[in-house]
Amino acid sequence: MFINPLVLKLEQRDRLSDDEKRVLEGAISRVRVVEADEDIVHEGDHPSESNLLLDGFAARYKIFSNGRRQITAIHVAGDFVDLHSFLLRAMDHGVLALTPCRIAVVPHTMLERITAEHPHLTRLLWLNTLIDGAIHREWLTAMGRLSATAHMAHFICELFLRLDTVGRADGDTIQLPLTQAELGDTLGLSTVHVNRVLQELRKEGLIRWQGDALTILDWERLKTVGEFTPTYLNLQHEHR
Amino acid sequence: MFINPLVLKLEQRDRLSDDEKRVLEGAISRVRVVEADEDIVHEGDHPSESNLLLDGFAARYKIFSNGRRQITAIHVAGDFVDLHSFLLRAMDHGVLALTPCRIAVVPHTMLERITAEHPHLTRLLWLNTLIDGAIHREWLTAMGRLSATAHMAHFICELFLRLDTVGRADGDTIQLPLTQAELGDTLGLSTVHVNRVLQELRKEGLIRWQGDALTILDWERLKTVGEFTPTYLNLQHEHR
DNA sequence: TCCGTCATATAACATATGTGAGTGCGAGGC
DNA sequence: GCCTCGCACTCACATATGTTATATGACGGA
Repeated sequence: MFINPLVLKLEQRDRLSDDEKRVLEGAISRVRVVEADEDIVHEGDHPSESNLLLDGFAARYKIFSNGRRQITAIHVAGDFVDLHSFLLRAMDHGVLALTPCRIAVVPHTMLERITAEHPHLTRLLWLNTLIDGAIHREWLTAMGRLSATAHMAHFICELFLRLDTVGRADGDTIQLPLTQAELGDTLGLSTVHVNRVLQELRKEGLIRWQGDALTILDWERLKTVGEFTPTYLNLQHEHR
Repeated sequence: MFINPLVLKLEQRDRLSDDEKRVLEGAISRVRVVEADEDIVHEGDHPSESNLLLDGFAARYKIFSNGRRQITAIHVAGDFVDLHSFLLRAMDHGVLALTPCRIAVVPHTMLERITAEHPHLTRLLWLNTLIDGAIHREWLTAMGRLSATAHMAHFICELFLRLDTVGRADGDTIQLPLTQAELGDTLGLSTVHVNRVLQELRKEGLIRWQGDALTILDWERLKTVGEFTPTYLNLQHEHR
């Protein structure tokens, strides 16, 4: 019930038995709420539990001494924001709530038990972290080789698709509550340039972005501009 | 014997039992050699085995239609270059041999058996892919928020450390057989700018780079310039 | 021995993106 | 009803990095 978004996500990649769904449900020790602009996990922590996002938006980020910040991932409902801390132990980055977040807490002892008793479920959790990695690689190529405009288009395509697959798209519109400063920290741009790039995408008739509501006006051209192909999101249903 | 580099690497992160070492040894179906500039795995493949690098250098890369290329990872001895294909199934990028590579081949059926029978070993393999992810995140922040010079310094620090931990550093010198074009594709720079940046690091007395031999002349200042802290490489020995 | 190839190195010039400063608007607090 | 404050937006200007072209030397093949 609570963790529906995760089950939904995993079931797009492989079949889950009823038993496995029950185990996932049972792995949750409690549900908590984190306010916007608060850390869900701090850099340097050695957490003993992982956080599954039920609702809201979160970002993984690193901060430099001079205050510059880079966001390395945006998370939406159904994402495990720090599943990797189960094995990595020390958090090498922080996780920030961009909006109020409802979070299911999964103790690492439960994850350890799953790895001991449920190989198939273990592989699916592993898969989850592998998809994170695939997204990181895609972001790397976008940062390295796309223009700022193309990068932004690519980012918008990805977020739309990811929200759509967990049922959070309404037609061609999604709620994407990111400020332009946050977008800049995500794409590695200054806020000024983020603004320029958004103007351009709007002027070209590709998107509309009013408040948090982002509407894709021309999906085909947006994909072309962003050189976006969604294979890396691994949305195929396969036996894993 | 053959897979020593992997055992070496895993043992830096956690204790391996003799049984586990034996299982890892036995997972290898054969050893093959790939020539320089040949693909180890092609983008789009659905491999049924994964490749463990015993010797040589390899790169994961994506290519755009217009020929631009981005390298998303550099792999050295002891790295599993495509362990993720076990669960991701389709390769969303290619893996290229930068030098002649000696490779241990591990069938996915063996990996599946390990996940079924050896939970601790499974966690360590999972950990391996998580460290890949941590490196990706670090590269993202370096690309997004460091100057070209700092980025290069950071990259050099990382590669030195990674080679050192598998016994491939000779004092302050490593063999790093990357062309400036390949460096550009790795850091998201033009070859011209790669050259400028290397000149600068040399002029500052931070490195010497002659042929493949890269010597770090001033480790402290290089780390400072590259804002390098190695926590993300997870070199601590912990129970996982 | 000569020739093509590939990598490094430079130069002159073009441009995408950053910087610093400032405006205006809307939401929320008191 | 006024006052912040955050956020989107603009402008003028600075600069890091890309582009195109060329020179040079090392190397291997014919």
